[in-house]
Amino acid sequence: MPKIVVPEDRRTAVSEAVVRVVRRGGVEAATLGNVAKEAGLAIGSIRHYFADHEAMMIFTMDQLGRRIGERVAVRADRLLAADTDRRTLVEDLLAEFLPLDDDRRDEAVAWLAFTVAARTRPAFRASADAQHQYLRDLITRILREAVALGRLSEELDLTVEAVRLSALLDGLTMQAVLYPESTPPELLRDALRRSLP
Amino acid sequence: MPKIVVPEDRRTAVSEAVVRVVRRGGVEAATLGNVAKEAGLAIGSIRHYFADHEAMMIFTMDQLGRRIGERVAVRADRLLAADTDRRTLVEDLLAEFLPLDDDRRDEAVAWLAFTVAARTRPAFRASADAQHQYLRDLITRILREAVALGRLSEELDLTVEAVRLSALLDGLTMQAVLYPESTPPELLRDALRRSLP
DNA sequence: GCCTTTTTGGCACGCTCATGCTAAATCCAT
DNA sequence: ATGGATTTAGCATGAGCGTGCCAAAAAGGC
Repeated sequence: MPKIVVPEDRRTAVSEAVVRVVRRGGVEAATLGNVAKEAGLAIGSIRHYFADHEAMMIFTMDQLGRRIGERVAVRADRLLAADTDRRTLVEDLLAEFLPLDDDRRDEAVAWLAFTVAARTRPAFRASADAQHQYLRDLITRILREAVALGRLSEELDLTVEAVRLSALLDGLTMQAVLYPESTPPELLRDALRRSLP
Repeated sequence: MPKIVVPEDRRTAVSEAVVRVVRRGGVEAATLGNVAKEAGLAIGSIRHYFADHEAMMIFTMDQLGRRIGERVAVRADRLLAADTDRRTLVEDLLAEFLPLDDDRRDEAVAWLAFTVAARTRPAFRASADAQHQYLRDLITRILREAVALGRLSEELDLTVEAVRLSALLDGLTMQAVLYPESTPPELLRDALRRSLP
């Protein structure tokens, strides 16, 4: 019997290299050559694990979205079983989407590049749309719960409110990514706190 | 004497073609060939008016920023000489940044593509930074004036407030550009209105 | 130590792009 | 009409990309 390897691990390693390259030079820099160099592999190796350049990019985007989603899911679970101050938890939950540390900033940079590219690249649309829908739904669910608990006025238009908050998160992320010097993490957090209903 | 032509007009026409191409296919689609086809010109003609592909792109971005700035300036003047309801004017002013109609949506699509590209393309940075600074400064100025008029609490942290509002505008624009089906103009306007201090 | 599979490396092709250079076409005041 | 600059068009070049194809290399259970 031959070598026994988990291809998924390899693919993951490659996709992490893709993220680093995209972070540094944008999606158009994620050529097979650049990614191979970044991953310390040969082009041939990457091609062995991905049918296509496009497949590599899609896999990377999916995994990026999944990683972000999982991190938020942890907080969301804690929110459901909330015995402590609920407002802080909501803030923490939404803050999880913000690039408050270097790791999340790197993710956000890549994610922004991918989602913007998704506008004109059909292959990226599914991931982008799913992530966007997930965020809006999550916010809506939290708000609805808050209304049910009498913490929020019933007059509030939840649709508008969800758009408002998700747009705020997107905008803060965008500014943190594009103009990090004038948008330090504390400012992000303050702006978020000031915007909660 | 030979032909007398205003080169600026030609350059402007070309840059409008660039915007249309970018809107349709992203910055990477703005090749000389595509732009020439879109403008109804030959590649040679474009190259006669721009030293470089990069020069063409920079000119386009600058002009795009200028066009947006001018449109806002008109509203800003009206705000300074405000005899009518000031709150509506502020809302209108900020709404001018939102892609509420097709023209502005097209501009916003191209602008988003350019600013994101600016993160990794030094040549685009100047324009992107200038526009971003302009927006934050404008919002800060308006808020400061509102405080002076006693319409806003002096306790308000104007820095946070300006970041919050500019991020909201960016986020709303981004969602309108990337997910237009789930972000109609009325929703944009409602979200903005709900967020004014 | 061998054998089959996995993994890696390399070559060649076709495509697209920006660009340098040159020649043709266009145009208008004279 | 025509001259001389503007404007357009075309060709050649070189770089970078993804990909098809094939062969070398490694790797571990038998």
